[in-house]
Amino acid sequence: MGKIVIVEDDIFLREELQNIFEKEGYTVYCIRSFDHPVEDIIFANPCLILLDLNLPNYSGFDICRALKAKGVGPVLVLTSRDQLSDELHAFGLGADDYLTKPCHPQRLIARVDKLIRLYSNRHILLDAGDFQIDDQSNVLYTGTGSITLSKNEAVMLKALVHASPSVVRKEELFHTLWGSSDYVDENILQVNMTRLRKTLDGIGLPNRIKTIRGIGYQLLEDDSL
Amino acid sequence: MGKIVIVEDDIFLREELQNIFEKEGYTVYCIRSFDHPVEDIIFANPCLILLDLNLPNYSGFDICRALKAKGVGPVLVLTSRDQLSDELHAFGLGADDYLTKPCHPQRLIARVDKLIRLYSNRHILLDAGDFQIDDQSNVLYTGTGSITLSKNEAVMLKALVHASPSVVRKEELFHTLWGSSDYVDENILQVNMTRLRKTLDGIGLPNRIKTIRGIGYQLLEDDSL
DNA sequence: ATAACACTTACAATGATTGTAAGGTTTTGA
DNA sequence: TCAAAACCTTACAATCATTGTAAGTGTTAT
Repeated sequence: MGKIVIVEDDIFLREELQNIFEKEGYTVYCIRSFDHPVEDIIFANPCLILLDLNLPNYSGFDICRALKAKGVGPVLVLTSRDQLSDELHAFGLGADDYLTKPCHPQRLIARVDKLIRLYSNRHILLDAGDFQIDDQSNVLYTGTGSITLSKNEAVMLKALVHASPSVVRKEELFHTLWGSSDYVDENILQVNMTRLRKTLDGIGLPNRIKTIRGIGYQLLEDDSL
Repeated sequence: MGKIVIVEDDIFLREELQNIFEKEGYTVYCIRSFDHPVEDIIFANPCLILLDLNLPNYSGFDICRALKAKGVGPVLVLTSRDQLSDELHAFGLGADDYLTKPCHPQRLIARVDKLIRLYSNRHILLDAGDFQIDDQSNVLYTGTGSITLSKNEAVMLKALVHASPSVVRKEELFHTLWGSSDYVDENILQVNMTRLRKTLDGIGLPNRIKTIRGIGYQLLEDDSL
């Protein structure tokens, strides 16, 4: 399941929160605001950060701002400060929810679940400028529409987008598709490349894959500009 | 900028809310809970719905569920009910935030802005509270993971979520799957329903489709609460 | 011109999805 | 309580999209 980081100095509350979320099935990391709280949190790569504002060494606001600037998220602020100004400040820094202590566990869980779901459903889109690929569902989006790529098509196109504007070598492609990198069956790569090119053609993306003779393939930018 | 729909029967509060959000630059539509609140909201296609729970003709909970099932969102519930059970129920139906009246305008604005930002740039997700379906890619998301549904599974589940909490009649389902509504092959519906139930089981969503004998099927809420 | 490299096409194999058929289980009402 | 109706489940067959194979055609560099 998910990993939650709790930033809280009060030891009793920390234990309590840890218990609550471990019972829910989350993995819980507790961080006290010592040397490098932000770096530690980023390293833990959690699916949610539960952040107290009243910390001894650091300002919770600063941590919140730093986390959001790094694109880590979501951040739920749980604090005893019930001033509206604090709440607005936190939201202004990018906090995603703000709850005041004492807070009923079920309310906390409901909001944590909601936030995690909201964030996790944001798909990772590989962006190639005039088209995007959803990394999970292999749906290809253009300005005018979308189609679902087959597995092989998706693997190849994602490799090309990923390497762009560099060239993807034939051995690499063969390896990511069929495992063994030592032996390369030229033909099956070519067949699958033809198929990918044909589907790209079909949705208004013609001539986007260039053959680098003897080496591999390369994704080209839209040449209509 | 964005368009906000306010569902609120108290005329004074409605005017006040409208003023607040128009000053913020939003276009505001006010809807009173008359004949077809859900249809009216969908037609308006807003970037956020501000929903009161205490409405004369309709239950705010029902409207919330219907909106989330249609993929309209986000929904912020603003209500005078301060019971935790109400809040949890609202979250269970897919509400995205829950504020109790009286509420300071700035707090409201902060949370509305936050929700709109969270929701922008996302796919259309049909929200059933504890799971979501990406309408385009037929990927089903739960708190713990995601799977891609087959075409038939997706069509049926989307119809159920869409109609929730109403019953989907067998003829309707048959029609959306196989075209002709006059003739209904009971068996093939049942087989596909079994398969859908089995896949839902497999990802931790058991017993969510109820058979309404002689009529059709109905999506149930998570009964673990 | 020719040899290496790349492309295309038709066809076969595969695997996931869907449909069929038959028999089992549950519910309803006399 | 029993029988009929409604519903569920299972195994198997058909279908369809995807992928692999084989053979032949085109292109490029020297």
